[in-house]
Amino acid sequence: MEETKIPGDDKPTRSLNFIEEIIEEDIRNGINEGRVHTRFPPEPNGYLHIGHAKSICLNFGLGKKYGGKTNLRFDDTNPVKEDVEYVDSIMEDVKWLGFDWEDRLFYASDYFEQLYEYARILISKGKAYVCDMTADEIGETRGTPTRPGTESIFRSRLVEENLDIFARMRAGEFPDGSKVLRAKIDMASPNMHMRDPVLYRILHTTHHRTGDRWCIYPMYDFAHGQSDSIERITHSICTLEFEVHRPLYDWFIREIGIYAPRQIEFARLNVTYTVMSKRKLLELVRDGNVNGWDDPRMPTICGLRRRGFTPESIRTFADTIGVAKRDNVIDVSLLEFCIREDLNRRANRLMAVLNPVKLILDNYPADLVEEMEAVNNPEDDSKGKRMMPFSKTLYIEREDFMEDPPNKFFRLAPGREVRLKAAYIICCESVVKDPGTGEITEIHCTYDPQTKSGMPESNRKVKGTLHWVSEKHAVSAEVRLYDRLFIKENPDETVEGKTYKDFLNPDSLKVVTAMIEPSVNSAREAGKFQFERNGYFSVDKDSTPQHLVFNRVVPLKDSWAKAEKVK
RNA sequence: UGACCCAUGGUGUAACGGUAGCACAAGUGAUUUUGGUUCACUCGGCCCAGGUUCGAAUCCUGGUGGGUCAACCA
Repeated sequence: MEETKIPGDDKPTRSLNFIEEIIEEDIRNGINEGRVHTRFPPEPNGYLHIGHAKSICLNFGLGKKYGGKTNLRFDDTNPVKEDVEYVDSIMEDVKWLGFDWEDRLFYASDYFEQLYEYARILISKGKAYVCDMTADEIGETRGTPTRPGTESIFRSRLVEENLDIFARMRAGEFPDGSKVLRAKIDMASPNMHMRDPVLYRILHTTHHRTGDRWCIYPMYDFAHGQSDSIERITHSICTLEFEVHRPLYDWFIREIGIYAPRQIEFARLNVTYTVMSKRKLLELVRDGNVNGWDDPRMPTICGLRRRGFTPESIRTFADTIGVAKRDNVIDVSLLEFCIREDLNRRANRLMAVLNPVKLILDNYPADLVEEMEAVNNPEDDSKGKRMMPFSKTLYIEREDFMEDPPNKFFRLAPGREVRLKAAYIICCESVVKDPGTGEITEIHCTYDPQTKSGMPESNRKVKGTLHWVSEKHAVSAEVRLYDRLFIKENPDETVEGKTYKDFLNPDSLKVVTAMIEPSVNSAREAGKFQFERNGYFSVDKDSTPQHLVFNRVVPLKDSWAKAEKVK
């Protein structure tokens, strides 16, 4: 069949975001000979989270889109906070997300020698000086946003003396905090970052890569732009809070006289009910509020991975949220939509009863076992079918039965007919209760032998379809139900002296023992499933053949809850 | 009471001086051996006031609101 072409309809439908517009304009203007080179520059002081995923997708995406390159660079200029553990996890997470920096793995610490030379250039030009003031004194003399600062008495130090002291700082002659190298710019600038910012501080700390070779370390502002320049990055994309740093970024490049990349800022990602601060996430891990960085409740890449998110779904999410300069809070339901959409296509269905109650078919032969055929994925025929053992005694979901059902309830109730998915239509005859607690212990039904799935009679309309497992064939498994919300609302630490931890959801994790159809044993490697009518689940890394463990990735869209709300 | 940035449905994001569109969310209906999926439909928006223009979400001015900046963190 041939599709009719609508004139003008073949133009790219996706419009450009503002960064792409800048890049395309640069290309049109012949800047950098049309070259596009980006970088993802994390500091290895924590694990990557969903917010970084936006930046990763953006930077690598742009590199790919414009036939350019993207570097991975560790911004490791503060040995106090950084560690190889984080370096390793970051590389793993970027790879898992599906991006490849090829042979372009760099570290700001690779450039320490070059950066030191750049600093000497500034000193020689009279644009930098060694200052002996304490951190407090520097802070006090910096002024405030509305009041100019005052110049350091060391500002007039001679070039030769500066060069000499700077060399001795490097040689380790001075203790931590005793001296810093500062740029000589303008203590009255309305931009605080231009008020003689610190370039180098003394830190007698072992660096995770350079060891004890250095005891002076460059500050972010002095390292980042120059690192971009060394790598000949064309577009240095960062988040909005660095906007006020841009004049300084450009100042260093200009004064040193080196290749000039262009810094572009975008709004960082925020997600409702989600903590997105490295510092706070670190606290949660350190204080034991979660079981590590990869706890499935964490918004870290490894947490999402362990929970069962796919890299595709995260990339789709990043594409969908777009890029702009206004502050934003993305509704977590969009993330959930992306993973549901992906998993609906790829996850095989499985009968799993999370809260079992016994159902006995009074008219079914006691020793008979039938094999029922069930499709693995109604969205994808190629996923094939499987057989499920069916017998007299079954488990169904306790919530699928009500003695005294409300109007909109169309599952099992006394005297009502319901379909057992892929099996028979049954009718509820009676219930047995525990005389003590009054809890229902057995539901007795009769089945209609003419309604086995596939028979003509099975086409009969019944209101509800239940999932089930055979009592003697079912496999038990530990199922971890992670709630939709880990944080009850967006935490605001300024409220009534509360900390964000007061907003942690105490019910964020529930553990139950579920009964699952036996085919789970052979299909476990598949990794991800939809538990019929409950949600998408992934096999946890704690899982063993003897002890199955599942995480709930995300619940199914719950229309039953909506129906309940209406009434 | 400084500098810089931002302002489009509930949430995001388009429109580049010429019909305000898309996605999520929400609602209605149809299909369905998952109250899932799918399909159709509905709801709902240009911060305010001036100005330029035949015509402004778009350009200009002024308000208003929000954000960022005062680590020897990044």
